[in-house]
Amino acid sequence: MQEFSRSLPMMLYRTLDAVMPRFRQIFSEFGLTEQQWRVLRVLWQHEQIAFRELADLTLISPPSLVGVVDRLTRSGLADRRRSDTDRRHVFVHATGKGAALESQVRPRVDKAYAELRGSVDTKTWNALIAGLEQISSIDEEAEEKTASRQVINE
Amino acid sequence: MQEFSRSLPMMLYRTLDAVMPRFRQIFSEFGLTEQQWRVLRVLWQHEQIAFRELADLTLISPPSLVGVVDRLTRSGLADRRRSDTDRRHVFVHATGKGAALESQVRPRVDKAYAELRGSVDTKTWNALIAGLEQISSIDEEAEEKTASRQVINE
DNA sequence: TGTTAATAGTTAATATATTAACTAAAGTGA
DNA sequence: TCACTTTAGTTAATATATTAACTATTAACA
Repeated sequence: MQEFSRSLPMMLYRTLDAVMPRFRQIFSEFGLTEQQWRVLRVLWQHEQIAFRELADLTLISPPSLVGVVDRLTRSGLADRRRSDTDRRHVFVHATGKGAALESQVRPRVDKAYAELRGSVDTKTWNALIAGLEQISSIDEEAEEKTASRQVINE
Repeated sequence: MQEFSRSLPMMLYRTLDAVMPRFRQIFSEFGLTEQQWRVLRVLWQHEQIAFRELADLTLISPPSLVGVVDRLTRSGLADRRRSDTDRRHVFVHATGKGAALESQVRPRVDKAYAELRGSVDTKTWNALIAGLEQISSIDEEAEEKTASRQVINE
């Protein structure tokens, strides 16, 4: 069983299981889910962003992102805007309330992240990130059409 | 944004997104989901296994595992057995049909895994696995009560 | 031994993930 | 300009994930 237990996918899931609870704990204190946090995290750095680009940056598939944005909208933290030049496009942006959350949540999350980072020696950490980088880009050729998708900005 | 995009959690998710599709493709050819595969993968090596241990080995939480085992049961691939000594315990085991799947699916999955493994140099791969191992065991102290949970075998 | 605390699995409620199908809006070329 | 193809976002159907109850059984102990 050792073999299966130590396979790359299982190690990745195990690592996420070990790392994420501390962050989710913080998110929940602000009534946010992990995905909602990811969306806000991106919105805080873009006046507005194309729906598809938001999906790419948050690693949330479009079908899932629809619901996440819906719930953020209901909570009054984000909103949608239809593009005027191409009505197929949708832009998402944080509301004042959503933007205001940044100063509350980010310090907590950044601190937790720093603690996590500090619990591992730099050499191991860098090797880990480099390895993840390399494997996640293996299929980059196949993904290139996605990457080359036009970036909308109006 | 680079910082967020390259954070450990995002790198872990990105890597899973890059690695899992090839396996899910195979699973789907046999009408299996990723979680169902994980359960079968464990059942193939245990005549029967305690529900909780199955949850630990597959990294599927008990509430989720209930549904996975339900569906495997409906498909005729697995089944439940109540413990006679302690009727709170449940054992899960693969049916003949479920066991027969191993010779069909595993070769395909093992081959795909070997290809994945072969696409990265050994040094990088080992460093990656070691890093994941280290980080996933950071909270091992807190998890120890879980690890020490009694292993049932009747 | 009756009562209370602890366990194992399950159910509930809500949010996501994944794949396929659909709708509206552009883009294309005859 | 009309039929055909693409594209962007959304909906649908089904399977999971996550946290908080709940139920059936045991274990503990006065």
